[in-house]
Amino acid sequence: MKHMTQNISAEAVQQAANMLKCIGHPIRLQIIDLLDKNGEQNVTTIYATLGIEQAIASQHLNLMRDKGVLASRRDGVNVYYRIDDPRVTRVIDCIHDHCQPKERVLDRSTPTGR
Amino acid sequence: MKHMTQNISAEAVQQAANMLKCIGHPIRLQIIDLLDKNGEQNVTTIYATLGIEQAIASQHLNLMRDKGVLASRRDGVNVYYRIDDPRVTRVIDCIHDHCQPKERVLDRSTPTGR
DNA sequence: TTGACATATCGATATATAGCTATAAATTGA
DNA sequence: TCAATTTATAGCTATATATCGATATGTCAA
Repeated sequence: MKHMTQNISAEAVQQAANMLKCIGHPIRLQIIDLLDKNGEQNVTTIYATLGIEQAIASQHLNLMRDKGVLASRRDGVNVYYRIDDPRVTRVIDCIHDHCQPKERVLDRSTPTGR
Repeated sequence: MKHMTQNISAEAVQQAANMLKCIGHPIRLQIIDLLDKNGEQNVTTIYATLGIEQAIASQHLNLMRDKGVLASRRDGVNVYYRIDDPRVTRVIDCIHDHCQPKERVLDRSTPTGR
């Protein structure tokens, strides 16, 4: 049923968990989605597109850069961010391909007729 | 370069972020990895395999069940947990397939010869 | 019903994270 | 140099999260 069952190393687990945790935030996920779709963007475009405060955007962007998820490039007064971790691109594409919102969400109180 | 650029809904973003955040923890990721490879397991097997405290395992298991990531089934004195969110399976498999640890890790101080 | 085992929960504490406001720093053009 | 624009950071508060030890709960068999 499973192809290969090579045990995941402690280091690999840590790295993967860190990456997942990093993208497991709605604002950061939206930023990544934006960059994945449209390529590198500067901070103003990002915070204006998402409708959030500049400082918030900057903080999340810096966080993701520190974690190695994003990279940045300055062009004059603008700083352009881009996805720098191919694993992130893979996971995002995976989510787009397979991860429609679940029909049955976190509330189990209402029986769905099963 | 991208196949389809359908905008991700606010709800979808929230759900995806919640799921990613939930699996973005080393212990929880290891539990999911174990269940993905070997199918449902009881709590004792899980905490013994990972070498963690019983209470810690139980807490993470309950957390993931509350978030809809895992489901559980009691058989006598044992409680068996299994992955209940197909999106999680997809992401984990994606990580296995594509996400070897990065060669160049979070330290940028040492140039890698590029 | 009691004991043994498996699992869940509680209470306390420590640490991490998110968001806000204000302000600093960098860059460019006038 | 000054003003305007863009981006980053500091200080703060509130909240969430992780872990630990102890204990409670559930289940079964004797």
